[in-house]
Amino acid sequence: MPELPEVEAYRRLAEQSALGRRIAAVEAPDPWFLKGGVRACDVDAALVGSTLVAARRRGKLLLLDTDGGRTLGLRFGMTGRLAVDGTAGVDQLLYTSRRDEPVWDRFTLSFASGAGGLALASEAGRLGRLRVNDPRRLGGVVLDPDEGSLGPDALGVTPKQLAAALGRSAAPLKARLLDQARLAGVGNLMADELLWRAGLAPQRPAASLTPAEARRLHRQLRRTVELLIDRGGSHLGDLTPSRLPGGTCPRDGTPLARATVGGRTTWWCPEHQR
DNA sequence: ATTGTGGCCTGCCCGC
DNA sequence: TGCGGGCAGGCCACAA
Repeated sequence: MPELPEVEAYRRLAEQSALGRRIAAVEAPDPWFLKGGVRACDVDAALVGSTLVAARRRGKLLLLDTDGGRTLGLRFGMTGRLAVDGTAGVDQLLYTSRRDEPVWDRFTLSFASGAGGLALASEAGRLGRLRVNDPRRLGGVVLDPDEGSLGPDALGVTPKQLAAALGRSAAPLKARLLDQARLAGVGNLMADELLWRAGLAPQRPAASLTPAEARRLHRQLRRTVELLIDRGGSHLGDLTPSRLPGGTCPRDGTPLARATVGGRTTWWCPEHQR
């Protein structure tokens, strides 16, 4: 599902193929998908006529800046995909359909130029557009999102920032890693992969890590994020294929344990994750 | 403030 | 073959 690695792929796609293009029209057929009390006409007024000038990301939030000063924030939930013209941001997502149904296009920007131009857009299908296709409608669109409500991005987080994110909390380590206000970008699959690599049990109190364990966690966080960006998906870790009934630890063969931690289904190795 | 829970969304898959 | 129930998790509202 879209965690940091997928959204980074979306960001790169937008940066590569949507920057410099002028927004000619906005289609927002689903009011539910517009967050913060924003209406379709508000999005129209904010974006139409302006040009995309930057594609940024903070955690799982994609930020598209315009030369009009407004910023479009895109969230992808668990099943949201980004496509520009005919190109999808990622090959596939776990837990969602592989189909790309037009009715699942919850938000679309039509560009004035490029990829055939607006006049050809209807004939050329999806050219000249940036689309959010989301079967389950768990994503959403925000205007000028409050970036300060998110913690530091998990890609490039410093040991000090990670320590601050964990704080002196007695909450489970995994719950703290998933808390986007403290550390932005880690989702359920990446959290399990990361803790498996770091050899830390997900239900450990966040503040109980020794200095050596904290260093291990930081190193594995950086490595895991970079690895999954390279592989192109949060589900492409080494643990993921074993996260199912009967699954065993790829490292030592121990049957994996399963429980709900931090409100999410959690798989871990009871042997080497302590 | 901190932490946990439940609900929302809906496609898909399993078992009958 | 159709159908019902359970499942997936990001996010938010809400409660203790």
